Amino acid sequence: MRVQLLAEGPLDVGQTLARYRIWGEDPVNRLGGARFRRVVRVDGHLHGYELRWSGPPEAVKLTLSVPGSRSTRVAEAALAEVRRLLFLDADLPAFYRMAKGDPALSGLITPLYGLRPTLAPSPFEMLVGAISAQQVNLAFAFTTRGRLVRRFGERVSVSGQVVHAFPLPESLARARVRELRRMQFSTRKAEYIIGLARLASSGALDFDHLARLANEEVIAALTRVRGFGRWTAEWFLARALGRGDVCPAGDLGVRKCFAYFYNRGRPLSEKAIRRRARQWGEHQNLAVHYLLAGLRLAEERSGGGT
DNA sequence: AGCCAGGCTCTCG
DNA sequence: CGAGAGCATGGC
Repeated sequence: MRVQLLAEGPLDVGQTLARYRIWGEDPVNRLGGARFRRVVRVDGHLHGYELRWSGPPEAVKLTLSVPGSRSTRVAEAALAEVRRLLFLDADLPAFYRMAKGDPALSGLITPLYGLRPTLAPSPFEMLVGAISAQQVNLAFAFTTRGRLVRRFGERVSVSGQVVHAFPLPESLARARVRELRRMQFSTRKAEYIIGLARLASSGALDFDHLARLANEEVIAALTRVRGFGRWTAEWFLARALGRGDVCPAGDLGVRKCFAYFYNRGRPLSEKAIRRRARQWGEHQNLAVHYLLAGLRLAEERSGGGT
């Protein structure tokens, strides 16, 4: 099965998906050679799919293929996942109109033109990734998460390459703390992950319900769960629910961005960050991602950075 | 050796 | 409540 699709508004697929290789190799999101491979689950069956793209950001042509499947439902599921991964619903033109009036964002429109924040395919996947990234550098977070999905995620061959499906909550719910410890998760993170998996598989944590709540209610609900603080909850809003009016102001990377772009390198308080971000209204999520990517560009240019 | 890395929990005032 | 200490884990 093969489907073509067009993006509404500019889209730079390479920059958007770069996230999956900046900090290491991702066994779940395979990026390389101008193609992207992943696995989608439909009625309990796994299907590998492959995405290719061509053309300039204003007129990208996307080609999605699901080798070995003739099912329309499978194609639609893969399509829906790709729409999320590339955040095709984001309103970039509106964001750029706002960004033009901002001293830092205005300079990032051209170099990052078409960049979109990737949305997580599932809330569970996003939260496991977030736990991995709590308080450790992102390269290390990527490594531990990679070990986890290699061990617990099913393997699928997609046009000759092995791709892992992200593990189901039911699978991680049966994991042992000891085993996760051997993957270099801290004891606490191992407990958080297994605890989350149990809540998700039992239905005690209802993601469909969460998705209908207001931002502050989502934060309140998530931070009641052991292992989830405000940082995790705000990134959840941004990267799992795709909420526009969110700024994870406590995030170390975000704080570095605001210091660099708005305060000559000197730290800004979380409160000051939120005050500034609030003026961006529905565009905060996009703005934050542009600042993060913009800072990486600046670090690359100055020769440092990881 | 000691600080850093895209936090969280728990305790106290 | 809000600040602060304590806590894990590995990389450099």
